[in-house]
Amino acid sequence: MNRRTSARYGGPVGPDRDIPEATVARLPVYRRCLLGLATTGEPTVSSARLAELAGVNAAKVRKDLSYLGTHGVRGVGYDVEHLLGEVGSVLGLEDEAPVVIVGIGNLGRALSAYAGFGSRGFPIVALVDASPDIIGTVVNGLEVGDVAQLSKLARRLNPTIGIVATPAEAAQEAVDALVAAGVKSILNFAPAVLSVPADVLVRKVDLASELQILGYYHHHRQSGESGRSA
Amino acid sequence: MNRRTSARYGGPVGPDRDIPEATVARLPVYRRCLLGLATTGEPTVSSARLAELAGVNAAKVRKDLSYLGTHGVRGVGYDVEHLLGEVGSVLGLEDEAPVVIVGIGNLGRALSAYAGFGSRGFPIVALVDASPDIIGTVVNGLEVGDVAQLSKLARRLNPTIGIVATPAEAAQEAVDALVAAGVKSILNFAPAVLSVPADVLVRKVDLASELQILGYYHHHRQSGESGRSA
DNA sequence: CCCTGTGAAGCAGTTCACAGCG
DNA sequence: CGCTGTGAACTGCTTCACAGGG
Repeated sequence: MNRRTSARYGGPVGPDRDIPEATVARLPVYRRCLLGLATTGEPTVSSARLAELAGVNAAKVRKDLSYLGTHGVRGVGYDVEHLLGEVGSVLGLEDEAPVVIVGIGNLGRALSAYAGFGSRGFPIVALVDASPDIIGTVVNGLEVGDVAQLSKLARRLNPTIGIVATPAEAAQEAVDALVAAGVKSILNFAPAVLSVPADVLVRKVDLASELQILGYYHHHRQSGESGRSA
Repeated sequence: MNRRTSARYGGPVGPDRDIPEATVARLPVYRRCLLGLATTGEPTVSSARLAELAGVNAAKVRKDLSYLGTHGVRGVGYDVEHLLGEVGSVLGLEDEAPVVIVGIGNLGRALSAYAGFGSRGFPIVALVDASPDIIGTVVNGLEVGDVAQLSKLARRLNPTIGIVATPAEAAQEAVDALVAAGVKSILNFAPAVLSVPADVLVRKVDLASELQILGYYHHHRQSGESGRSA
């Protein structure tokens, strides 16, 4: 319940208190569902309907939304537009978060063509690599920079998010360069455990692990999993 | 909810009982660390050392490994090679799990060049797409097939894992085709919630959500996160 | 003694169930 | 009277702390 419950923040009390990690992880999914509802012009949505769209259960939706301090209307549901605004604001989507990608191999290239699409607000402002063969080439309209110059680049472009798409061996160097450049939020695609200072947050996307986890459940197939998955 | 805790399986008692989901998700990470130790020739490893490499704490390592029925040696640690074997066997890595990728855009192409590399055991046996422009082209040595022919292809190649790398709009179709082809383990990269029968397991990798989650913690930076992350 | 294996305590997240409001 | 908001129960995971073996 407490994420450092002491919580001595003297600033003005924001619209939201402290939101459980599991809830934060679901907000982007709710947001996507709400965007769909907004385009089809639905004015309101019940927790049951949103739960169905998001692939979770209704109690969870209600509890999650209650952390936002949002108020649905009893007997009716939630106002789609208003809720979209709330969720976006809690996620900090009103200001853009520029992204720099380190490692312009196959994956880095694909990400540079891909990332930020479904969500917007995450413009890719720089691509860097360590290989002289790649530095200087143009990928998706951006010239690939030298990772050694990242701090300099960062002073100009102010990226807030770094994506590590290097091979495992280079991942720690990549993240060190990002940290040195002042990037405090990192998404790591390399199959490696990274060390960072306490004020830097790393999330990982680990393809090899995902395949092995699927392999485990395939191999041990004995009971059905959820009837609906995300 | 319970993963069938009753656990009355009359078959021969395997080397492993029922392993918590959270533990399963960490096994591939331990495995990777163990592979590193094996190549540097370390004969044994303590829970503390393995914990450090894997970015978790030692008690967790010991508890996780205890589910495998593995026995470390008190005062010494775990035998690296033996443990590697155990983990691999629990994950079902002794038999290969052929992979089919649906959706050969930027991401699908990158994955076809990338997947299975760090882990082996996951050969990519087929690429399929819905677009006539892409069907018939050769990508990474494989000719792209028609998703409409997936079931036929599957009879020949017997893929056990499907990767969905289509745009969101096409993802449900893609997964339906996979299910029709008998694929029961699916990794979804599309930003969409998928419906599948109860005996099919879907895991998702959601780039847009990951960026938004990072954005949340960036925006609400007030307390440090873990000093070491994975 | 060092390091494992594990009961027991503690904590986070989920689900239930229902009071209460529009 | 439908649907939200939420206390309370419950489940599963993590962490602690220590007994006990090599």
